[in-house]
Amino acid sequence: MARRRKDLAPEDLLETRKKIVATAHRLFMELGYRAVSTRVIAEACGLTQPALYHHFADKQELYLEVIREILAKNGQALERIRQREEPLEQRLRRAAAYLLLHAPPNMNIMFHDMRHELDEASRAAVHEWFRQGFVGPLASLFGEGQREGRLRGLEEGGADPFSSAFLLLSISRSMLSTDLDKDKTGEGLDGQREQAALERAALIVDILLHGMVRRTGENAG
Amino acid sequence: MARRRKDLAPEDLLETRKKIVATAHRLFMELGYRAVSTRVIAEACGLTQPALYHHFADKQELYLEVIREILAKNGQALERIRQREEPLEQRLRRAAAYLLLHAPPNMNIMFHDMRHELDEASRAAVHEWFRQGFVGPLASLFGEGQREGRLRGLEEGGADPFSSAFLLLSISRSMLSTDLDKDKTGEGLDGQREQAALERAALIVDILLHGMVRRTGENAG
DNA sequence: CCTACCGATCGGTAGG
DNA sequence: CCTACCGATCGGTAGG
Repeated sequence: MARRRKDLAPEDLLETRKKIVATAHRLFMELGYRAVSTRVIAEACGLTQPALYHHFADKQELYLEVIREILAKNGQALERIRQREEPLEQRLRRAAAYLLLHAPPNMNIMFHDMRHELDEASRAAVHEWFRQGFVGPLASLFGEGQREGRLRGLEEGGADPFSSAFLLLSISRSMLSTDLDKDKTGEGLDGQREQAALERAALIVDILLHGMVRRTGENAG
Repeated sequence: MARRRKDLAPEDLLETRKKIVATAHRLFMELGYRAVSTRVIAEACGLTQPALYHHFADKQELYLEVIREILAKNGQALERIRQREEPLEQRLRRAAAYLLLHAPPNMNIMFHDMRHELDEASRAAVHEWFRQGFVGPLASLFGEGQREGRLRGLEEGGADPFSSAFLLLSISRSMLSTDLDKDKTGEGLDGQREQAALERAALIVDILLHGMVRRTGENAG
């Protein structure tokens, strides 16, 4: 016979928690911390607002869980790309394509919320997740390129690996446009989105590595 | 004898309005639209909250005035840089330095607020101010470079002038760091800030034009 | 997991 | 330009 609501199994509790996190993820990333009320989150999950406080101590803790999940997932994917046995430029293209498709489209909102809505301890934690988990793999790629002499080092007018990683991140975000938008979630369009992202990524990496200046003579390509 | 409060001169009205706009400018750009209450703005001006509604119909209209002023001022400065009789690269460096020092440090917050807090008509207006007034002069610089054959055109793997302008904008914002922060407003430090911005701008434009790849042979710098 | 409720704060209005 | 006030909404708690 069906379980009464009172004695929920632990799996159901976990299911509810996952649903809350997924819903909060979607809303926080689209609208920002302040613009998303706990009531809206709860109702989108089929719950009343006080029920959220059974799973999370407060709104900030739910937000932190969302951020942690995003940064961990992105960081792991970028680390897998870094470890591929492919030329540096190809891995950079894959990383850029991944960022176009899967990174939070409005990462600056995330930073803004971190700065103004989190207490000092949480802010420090997120900063560490971001720097190590997320930017780390990208910075390693650029560091590798510099050590192998492919990329300009600091003494040759280049940027340090972390700044380079930020640069790739910013450029990718600035090159996001509607044709890569997640909302166009038609089944067969996923392949098209990925194809478009790969082409965009190739352009981004080409400009980042070789610049906008027109090449004359042997360097043209 | 002193004027009674009841019959304020038009100049005083204008002064108060200017003060409101300047205060709102500072707060909106730092904290975003929603996070700044009309009460906080009013009290920072030495007024009560309902007094704001004598100068602006509602909060959104005040926000629009702030945005309009920022984009117009930035756009005019960039247009003056574009018209200078200097090599393209030098003008790009000046533009990047200007963006580092004077552009809204959190332009993505501005975009986010536009998207989610303004009605359709206002959003369209701001979009036009941004595209024509602000990005226009930058795009013209890149268009000039492409016409003169200095920069890669679309058919050579380059980006169109507007995308190029966005790129310069994003890179400049991603290269903002604390040593260029406006809050360090010590008198004699203004020169240092400008010097630091010019150096940063040179690095930005160098990477944007020539890329991160290490040059071997005659192209080395 | 719910109902019922708290104090605080929001943007905006009435009326002078 | 002020005092006084409105309805709506916020994050969070009490108690079951």
